Amino acid sequence: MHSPTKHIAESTVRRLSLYLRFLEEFESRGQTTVSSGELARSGGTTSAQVRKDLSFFGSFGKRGLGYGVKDLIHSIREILGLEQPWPVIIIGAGKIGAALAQYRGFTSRGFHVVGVYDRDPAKTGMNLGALSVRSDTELERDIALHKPRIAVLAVPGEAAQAMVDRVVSAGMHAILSFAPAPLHAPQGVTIRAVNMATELEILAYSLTHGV
Amino acid sequence: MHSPTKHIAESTVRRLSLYLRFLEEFESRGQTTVSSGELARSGGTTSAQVRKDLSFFGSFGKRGLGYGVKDLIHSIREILGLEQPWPVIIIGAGKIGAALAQYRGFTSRGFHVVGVYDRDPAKTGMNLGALSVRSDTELERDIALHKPRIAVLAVPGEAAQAMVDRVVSAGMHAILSFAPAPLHAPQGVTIRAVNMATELEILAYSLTHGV
DNA sequence: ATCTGTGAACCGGTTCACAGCC
DNA sequence: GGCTGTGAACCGGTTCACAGAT
Repeated sequence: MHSPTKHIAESTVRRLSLYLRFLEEFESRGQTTVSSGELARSGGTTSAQVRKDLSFFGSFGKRGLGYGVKDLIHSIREILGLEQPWPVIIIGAGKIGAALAQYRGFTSRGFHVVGVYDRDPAKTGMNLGALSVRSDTELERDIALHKPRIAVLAVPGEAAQAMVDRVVSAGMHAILSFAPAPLHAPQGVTIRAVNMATELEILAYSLTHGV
Repeated sequence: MHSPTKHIAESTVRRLSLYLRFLEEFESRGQTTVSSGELARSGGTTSAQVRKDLSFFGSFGKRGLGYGVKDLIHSIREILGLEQPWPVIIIGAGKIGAALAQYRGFTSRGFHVVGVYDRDPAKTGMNLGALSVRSDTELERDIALHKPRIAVLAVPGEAAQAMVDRVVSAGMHAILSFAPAPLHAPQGVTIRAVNMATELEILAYSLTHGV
């Protein structure tokens, strides 16, 4: 089954997400069965890694045969929690926030943007696809009302920690931040931060030091 | 000095980038000296980790005193390769590409966007800040001419691998991809991929499995 | 006394290798 | 024969603990 007793490494979860993509590709090509080796080759890992990753959550394959593509897709979606929809709010309607609000990759996996907020009155009312930007003063009320599960932060670095505190005390437990600032949240709240400057700096390092 | 003999873990480089941010903050507050403990507290690590990270590249501190803020900033910038400017091109002028092209966080650290490209003729000529979108047919010529060092990919998943191949054979060695597709490149080329769907899926997992 | 620099111990994620099933 | 599932070995990043410098 898919309730691991042990703690699961983030890298494992990340790979599951990757496997899922390949499985969907295999499915769209009509392939009904895959081996751990095939999945490994697509994803740039090893077959043992694939088997180990899956074995944390149960036995999904058949020895001598491999994994059923359809079944494994379903199992991984269940493990990741993707069999249910995830309402998402975006906070900050600047360039990045506006782009994210209209990003199709979100919706395709069950993530629905249900609200976009900004503190700048000049931006509220602005249309982004089907949504219009709301004032950040509505945030607490809307969170209580619509119970979004994930907040995406696209606010300036200086405003980020204060906004984390706000959405956390409004009851949210998962935050994806694009703000260029390190953030802290209480136990029980998961924050993931994507820092584009850091990504570029890692590239600069690799260029500077030869590969 | 700052030419490590051993291989350096990516996590180390990522932390150096983080330390740099804090050091700049300390500097702007007029602080002249920091201990590994102070840096650790800001960055959510341990003092031993900070010292170990720095020691890969040399001895920058004074026993009993700590590190000189200014000196350490300089040293880390040198280690990361940030003492020189890094010309960057952005490929794909959709929502994400356009947002990135105007993202201020890039320029502040020596990364200069010198070109934005799209294959859609409707987009070429469009103004993004100081730049206007160019046709992707100019790509090879421009790369040969201006020698950008980093390519940021903001193209659809299906187009991503082909574009990687193009910029690699045009001579580029570092790519930051926002395309939702796993990419492969030959030895000697560094690719970093930011996949927003995966980030959300990791959050969905953590919400599903309780922290 | 304080804080750095670093070998040694530790820990956890990855890889190996093989038993078990088709 | 082919491929999964998994304990054991391995490896590398983190933490510990202490010697050395101020």
